[in-house]
Amino acid sequence: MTQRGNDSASGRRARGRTTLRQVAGRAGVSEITVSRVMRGSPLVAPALAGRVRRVAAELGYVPNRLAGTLAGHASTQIAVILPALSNIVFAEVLKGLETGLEARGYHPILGISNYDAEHEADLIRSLLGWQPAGLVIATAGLTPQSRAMLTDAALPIVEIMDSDIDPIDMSVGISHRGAGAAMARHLVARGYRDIAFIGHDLSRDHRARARFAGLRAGLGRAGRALAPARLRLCPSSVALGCDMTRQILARHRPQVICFANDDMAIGGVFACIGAGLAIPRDIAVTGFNRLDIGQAMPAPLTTIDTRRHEIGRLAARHLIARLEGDDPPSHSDVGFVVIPGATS
Amino acid sequence: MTQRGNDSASGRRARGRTTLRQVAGRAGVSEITVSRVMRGSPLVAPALAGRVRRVAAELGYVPNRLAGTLAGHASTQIAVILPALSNIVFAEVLKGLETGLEARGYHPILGISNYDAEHEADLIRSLLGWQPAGLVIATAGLTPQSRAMLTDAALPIVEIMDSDIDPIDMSVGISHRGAGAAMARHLVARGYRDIAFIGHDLSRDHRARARFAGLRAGLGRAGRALAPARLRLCPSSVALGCDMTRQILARHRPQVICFANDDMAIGGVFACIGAGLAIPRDIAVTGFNRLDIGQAMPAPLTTIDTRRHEIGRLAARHLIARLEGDDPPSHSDVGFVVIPGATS
DNA sequence: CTGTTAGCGCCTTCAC
DNA sequence: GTGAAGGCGCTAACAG
Repeated sequence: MTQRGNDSASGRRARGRTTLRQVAGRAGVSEITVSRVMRGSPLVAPALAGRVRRVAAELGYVPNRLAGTLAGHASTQIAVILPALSNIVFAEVLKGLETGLEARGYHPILGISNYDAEHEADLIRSLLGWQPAGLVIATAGLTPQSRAMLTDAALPIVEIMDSDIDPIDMSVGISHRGAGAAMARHLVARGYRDIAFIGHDLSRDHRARARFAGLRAGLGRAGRALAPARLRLCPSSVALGCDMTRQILARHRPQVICFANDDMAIGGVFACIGAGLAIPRDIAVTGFNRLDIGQAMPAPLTTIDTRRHEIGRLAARHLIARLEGDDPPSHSDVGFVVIPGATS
Repeated sequence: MTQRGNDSASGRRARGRTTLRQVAGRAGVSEITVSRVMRGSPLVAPALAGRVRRVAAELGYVPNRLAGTLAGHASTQIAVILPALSNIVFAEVLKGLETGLEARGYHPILGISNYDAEHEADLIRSLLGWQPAGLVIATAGLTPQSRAMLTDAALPIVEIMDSDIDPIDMSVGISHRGAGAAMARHLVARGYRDIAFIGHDLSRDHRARARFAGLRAGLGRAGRALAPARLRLCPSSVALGCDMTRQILARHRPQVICFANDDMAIGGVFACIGAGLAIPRDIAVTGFNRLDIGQAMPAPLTTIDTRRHEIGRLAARHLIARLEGDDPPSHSDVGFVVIPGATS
């Protein structure tokens, strides 16, 4: 007495949802025909297709993508792993990604690593379990284990944000070291000598660390020393930038303060204004990322545009290209842009 | 000559990935035993379980959640639909959500509606196809069709952000109308009379519209009229707030300018500073959301904290509670908080 | 053009 | 404790 079989129009539903079989039964055709109609196959007579579509709509049939993917081949889910979302930067990358994926019928499954490499490895494992068609990751520092899982998984992978890497498969980003160096050149060209650096916890954020290294090296090559960096072991924020700037200004006024990113720099600008300093007359300030707010300030922030929406867009595009059999470039540098602003 | 069957340790892999069968073959046990071990069933002898686990690890076996969900019952994917990500507000909600879900082994599948109700309906349809265990949505305005799909789907649903609704299943948010009214009371209490409003395209953002309505009604009840709103049909941004404020100031200086949100208000503050106005001495400014930047400004912004991380956290919690058979409240108002700031 | 058959990889139910 | 059979909902491959 198993209750399998053609319960057709009887109304029984697996897990409360209409199945292919029910639509087929009600329309008086076979399951495969319904399947073809739902996937827009041209192999079905238009009249029949119309009828099937009508029945499917009546029954509120929604194809089960789980079963479809298991039986067919390609999933349309894409695993996306980011280190954070508190910063608008990754939200914008994600926006670019989602737009690019959604437009082609793909859906992101999201994981946030919190800049924790171990957690990132767990995320990779669990998201791979969904058999995604591809994976996009802004790394928190791949563990050897993570790297092995990704290599073995044999699916298209785009490592985003940083182009100074040897990607497992593809990369889309900018050179963070190069961005630091570019900022150094900018400052050297303007003749600054007494240069300070304020940052957050760089031990977990390797891209910010690379920018810092690039900045220091760039200044060093030009014979300028960077004052010992002031770092605080917590996430970056406007308030932190403001607070640390006040501390520096309490004992000394450098010609320039470079901040790890725009959030911190905006806080720094507020602190300078609060201290009665005119920017850039009394002190110069630089950031990184080119947040809209920084550019809308009375004196637009000196910063570097990281073109993150473009990073998301391109990552989606290359991933899809690969999935469709094309051969996109394995390294894509979207190119950063130095924004002189009015604060240096 | 079909090549089905026990290819066991031979190394063939379905779709390039190790399967249960291979682990079973290599460990010399049946598939179901491996299945039990992987799911932590206590029905397997410890020694055997250990051996199976070792083999699974060696082979880099990652269970196929698609097959597992299809055969078993509950998916651990949660559909999440948001209207935007360009604004940090939704990124923070998403962060709260992801954290709450991930901690319990659930994963978000993301869709962005761009405040487009039709697109939202498409997203609902396609995400439901993945048979998610639940759905969290910050609505762009459910179409009747969307509403029908959600009702029929018979899965736990949390509508987030707004508590002034009659939820399909559960809601977590604040009263946007109430927030507007609260701001009105704040302004009335301070004796302001000449009050302007600057906003973005409210036709698509019904929550911003509700705040505006609440503000206007609140002022009306106190016998104060709101000057005709100035709206521009584009997304909100710092630059837009700045620009529109300049336009207003060019012809008239109201006592207060209320902005649709903090982004706009921050732009407004910049414009006021640029025009040489001291805040709040010459002009007052209010926003909405309590962005960190607004609070780090020399004069902290008058605004309303929408507790969005808490919204995400609670939404995840209630959804999971429902999935685990508990009975969470169907309405949760997390409560907004008026932040007086120093700009009014 | 339409249908039949045989699974996708796993889990439930029942035997052993 | 462990295993064998059958099926979740769908689709590829082949037959008609």
